[in-house]
Amino acid sequence: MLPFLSRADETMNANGRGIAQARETGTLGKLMVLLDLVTHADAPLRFTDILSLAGQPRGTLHRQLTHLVEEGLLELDGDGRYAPGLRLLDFAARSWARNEFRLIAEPHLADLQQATGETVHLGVLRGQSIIYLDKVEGRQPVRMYSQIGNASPCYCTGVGKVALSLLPAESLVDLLAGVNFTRFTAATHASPASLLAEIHEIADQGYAFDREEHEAGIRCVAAPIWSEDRTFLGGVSITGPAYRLSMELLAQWAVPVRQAAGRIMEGMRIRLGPRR
Amino acid sequence: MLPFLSRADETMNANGRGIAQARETGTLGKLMVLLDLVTHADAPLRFTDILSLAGQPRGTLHRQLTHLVEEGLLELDGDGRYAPGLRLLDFAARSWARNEFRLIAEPHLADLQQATGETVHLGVLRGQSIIYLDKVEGRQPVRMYSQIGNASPCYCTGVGKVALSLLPAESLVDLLAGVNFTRFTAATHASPASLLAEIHEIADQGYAFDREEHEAGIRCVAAPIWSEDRTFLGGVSITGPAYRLSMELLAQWAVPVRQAAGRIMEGMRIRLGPRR
DNA sequence: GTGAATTGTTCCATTATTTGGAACTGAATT
DNA sequence: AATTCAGTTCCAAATAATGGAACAATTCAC
Repeated sequence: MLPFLSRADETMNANGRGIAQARETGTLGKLMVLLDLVTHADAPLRFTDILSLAGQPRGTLHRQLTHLVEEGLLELDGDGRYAPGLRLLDFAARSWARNEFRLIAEPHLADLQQATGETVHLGVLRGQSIIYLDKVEGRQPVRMYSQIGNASPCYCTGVGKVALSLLPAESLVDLLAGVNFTRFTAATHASPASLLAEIHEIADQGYAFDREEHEAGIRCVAAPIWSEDRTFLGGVSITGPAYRLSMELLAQWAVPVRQAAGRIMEGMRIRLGPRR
Repeated sequence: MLPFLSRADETMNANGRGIAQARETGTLGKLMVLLDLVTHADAPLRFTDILSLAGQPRGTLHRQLTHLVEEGLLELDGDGRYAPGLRLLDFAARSWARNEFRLIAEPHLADLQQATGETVHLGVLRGQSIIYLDKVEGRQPVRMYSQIGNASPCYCTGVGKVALSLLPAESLVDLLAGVNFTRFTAATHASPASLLAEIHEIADQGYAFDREEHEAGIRCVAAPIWSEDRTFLGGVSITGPAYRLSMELLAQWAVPVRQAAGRIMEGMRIRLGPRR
């Protein structure tokens, strides 16, 4: 297994809940915070652990957890440890299998993988995170869920940066205001200032690199996919180890990546155009 | 792609929501019903579609859907169509990656796949459904989420039947009372009566076959995994096309399948035993 | 292009659910 | 046996959800 596939999730915790638009009020909102807590934990949590993390009164928390367990969103084992519920898998399997964007992109991702021999990703922006919707790899059978579904920061990934480059100025400012700039490697942007400079450049050239910014030794080149009104829909990227992907090679691959993105856009227009 | 991998999900709809313990009351319960409706639909639903399916007052439904969208559990596109939200993928990726049972079973599933050359599954019982937690396949790269996370009926799958065979009599009766016996093939049990007879046999011999009961042309042999007190934890199975897997071969494979199940039980005892 | 029908959204007094402090049980520790 | 800690239950008060009706915005028919 290549090193970048076994990427540990600890880095993910820095995200907090960067996916939802943050609505921690209302019955559902509060329950989702709990679900986030448990799913983001490195190990199953005891009642008391959650109590200290959630800062809710004991009685309240207990009932909330009971409800989540009753719905299959959490599971409570015999030792009183709460883990994510498997019903989530069923939901996810369905949302993935029927996702129109992914279905349209799929053949083009496969073509791009064939052309370059490296790993290809499809990602979308949700909140401040990039969620990988699909991944096409060459050699080894993919350990599913290994990357798909994972949320990564937008400020240090290729897909993330092309996403930001298409955002209207004010949305960009709003989004970055909520980002916690964790320094994953020496190359990670440490502040909005340096990031913004690169974003403008990316907006001009139409593609972005990840120069080992999220993980040492891993590079990528990404291109955006947008709708008629230039709204960002998602991004395609080619990812691989730095020893194999020189910056020169990556720069050459900007062309096929953008072509693949273009074909996906074409597919979206054919499929969705008439209805809009 | 082998035919049984592209199994369409229409059959799944017969399940209804067979996963949760049915708690359609309470704020969360009502919202989960909606989430189920949308995720089980064959295509994205409009507001009015959901209105007729959910049988809620317009105002109420509208607010509920708004909340689900705000939390990222549903997505509303420009055409007013509701689709499952991608935040579910993030939740699922985490619950899968850290699932202890799956992590313990993984190497033994791989061994079994190597030994037989056929597809190996790991499934657990949730409500009246079997949820596939893992899948190890030989040749082609697995299209992830293709089977993993999918819920299948318990009365016509190998893993499902070994699950039932370990249930205490009354639990079994309760569970079957809620099952809607859909006839998928000519071999599918059409009533609890014939199923119960086979269940007793399975309890005695310690393994179960699926004789093309869920899908024509697909057979499997499965063995149960249980904890110290003989509680069913999950099942391992070898699945493949009937033309390659004669019933004789399948009967021989009952041995390695049970061995794999045994090794997983051993792993569970080592990992979890001390803590209990 | 106008009017009618359908679809989607907002409002607010009523109703139902959640809240959270406190009291309670049970197990582990000293 | 006494004490602490983890987990559960209870119920008046606070909060959020409900749903009917009025209001917009589309779509459709003519």
